[in-house]
Amino acid sequence: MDFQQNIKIAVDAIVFGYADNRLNVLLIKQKFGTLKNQWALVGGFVKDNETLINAVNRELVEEAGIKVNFLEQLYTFGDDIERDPRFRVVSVAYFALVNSSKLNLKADSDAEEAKWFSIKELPMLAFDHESILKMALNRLQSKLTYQPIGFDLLPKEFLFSELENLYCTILEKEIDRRNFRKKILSFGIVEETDKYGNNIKGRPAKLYKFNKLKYNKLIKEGILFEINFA
Amino acid sequence: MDFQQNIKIAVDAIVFGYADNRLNVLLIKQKFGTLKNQWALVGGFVKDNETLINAVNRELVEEAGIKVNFLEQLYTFGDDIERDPRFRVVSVAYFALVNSSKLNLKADSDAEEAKWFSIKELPMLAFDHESILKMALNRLQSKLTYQPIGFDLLPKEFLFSELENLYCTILEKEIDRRNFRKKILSFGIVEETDKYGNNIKGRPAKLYKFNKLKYNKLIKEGILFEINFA
DNA sequence: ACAAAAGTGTTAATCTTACACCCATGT
DNA sequence: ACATGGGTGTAAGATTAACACTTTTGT
Repeated sequence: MDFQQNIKIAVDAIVFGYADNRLNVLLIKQKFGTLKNQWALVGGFVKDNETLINAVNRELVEEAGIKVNFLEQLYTFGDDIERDPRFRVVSVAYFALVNSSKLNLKADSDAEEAKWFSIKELPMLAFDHESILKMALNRLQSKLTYQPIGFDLLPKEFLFSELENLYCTILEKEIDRRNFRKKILSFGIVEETDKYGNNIKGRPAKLYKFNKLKYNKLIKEGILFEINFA
Repeated sequence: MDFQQNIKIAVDAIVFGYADNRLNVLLIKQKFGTLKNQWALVGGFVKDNETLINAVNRELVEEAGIKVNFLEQLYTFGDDIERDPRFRVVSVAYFALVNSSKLNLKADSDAEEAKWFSIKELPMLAFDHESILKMALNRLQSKLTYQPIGFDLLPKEFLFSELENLYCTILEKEIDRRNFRKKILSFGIVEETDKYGNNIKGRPAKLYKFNKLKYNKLIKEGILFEINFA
C-alpha cells in the first residue's frame, strides 16, 4: 500500500490572556515570507517525528517565547482546500490560556513580532484565522460555565472582584456579585488566603486561590461544576 | 518555503446505531492488506482534492454503503507517532449517528465486511480504535444531555418509550418516565402524530416526531436544551 | 465626612425530584 | 379478568434569582 498524498499538516494556537478587564489574543506578524506583514495565529508545520501537542508547544516557544497554562485541541480545519494558497494544508487548532503574569512577551525576534490584541480591536488576520478565533472564543465562553478554566487566566492569587470581572467580560453579561460569590464558594474549590491585594481605593480585598487538587478530587467523585447566573 | 513532510492524513468514523434497546457501533473487517482480519472503524486516507468531511462520507459509502444522519468532528489523533506501524498517520476522527432504518448494511464487498456490534460485546480493534471509540461514547453521552441528537438514532416517528429507553440505555441510568416525558415535552420540539405504533402488547402507543425546524428556531433564540433527571 | 470598593443574608419564584394509580388493548 | 405497557398529577425539597445595606480603607 504505497500511495502519494500531498497534504501538509500544521498546528495553530489561539492563545488567550486576560488583563485590565480585557480579553486578549496573541498574534504574530512575520517579517518575511508569504505571510509578510500579516497578523496571524501562532502556528506552523508539524515535524515528522513530533507529536501534535509538541508541535504547538514548540511554536509557542519559538514564536512568542511563552509557556501556556492550559492547552487543548479545538478543531481541525481541513474543509477549505484552498485555505493556504501555497498548498493543501490541514490545520489542527489548539486552544490555550495563559495567566496574566505571562503577558509580557519576550523581545521580538528578527523574523517575527508577537503582540497581544484585545479581542475588541483585532487587525485583519491571515487565512481563515478570524473564523478559527471566533470558534475559540465560543469555546472559551461555553467552557467557562462548566469548567473552572478562568483560573488559568488569572495570577495564582487573585481578588474575588478580578474573577468576577473576568466572567463578566468574557461572557459579556452582568452578574450579581452576591450570587456569584456564593456559587463559586459553594464548590469549595476557591480558598481565601491570609494576604490582601494592593487595591488603592476602597476597603482592602482578600486574595483568593484556586485549589486544583480539590477540584480534581471533586471531578473524580462526579460532582459537576456549573456556573449559570443572571 | 519548500520542505518535506512525511505524515499521512486519514479520517475515521465512529458510527453509532440504536436498535432493540442496544447501542451499536459500525465496524469493518478488511479481507486483505495490513489490517487483514482485524475489526476497525470505518476510515481511510484523505485524497489531495477532497475535504475532510467528503473523505469521511466517501469512506462511509465505500466501506458500508451508508449515509449518516448526524456527523461532526470528534478529535484529531496525532500524538501517538507509532500508531500505525507503516508510517506516521494523523487521523481526524468523526462522530456519526444513523437512525435505525439504516441498520441493514448493504451486501459485503469482496474486500470488506461491515457489521454492527453492540458496544457491550466488542471484538478486539485495530490500532488505537478502542480508545477512539471510548471517546466517541463519552461524546455521545454528554451530548445527549444538551443537544437533541437522540432523534438521529430513532426512526422519523417513534414511541415515547423508545426515546426513553434510548436515554436509559446510552446514559446507563434509570429515569423517571413521568419526569422525562414532562421535560421533553416542555421544550416543545417533540410532537404527537395521529398515528399509533404497532406494539403488540399493552395499550396502543402514539407515535411522536421531532420538530427540527422548531428546534432550530429555539436555538436561534438562545434557548438551551438540557436534560438532567434522576 | 466622603468616596470607593469589599463583604454579607433573606425572601420569593422556579425547577427538580419523588412517587402511584388508571387506561386501552390483546389474550 | 388479567397481563402488558401507555398515559397522567401533585406535593415536598432544592436551587436560583432578585435585591440593599454595612464595612474598611485612603483622602
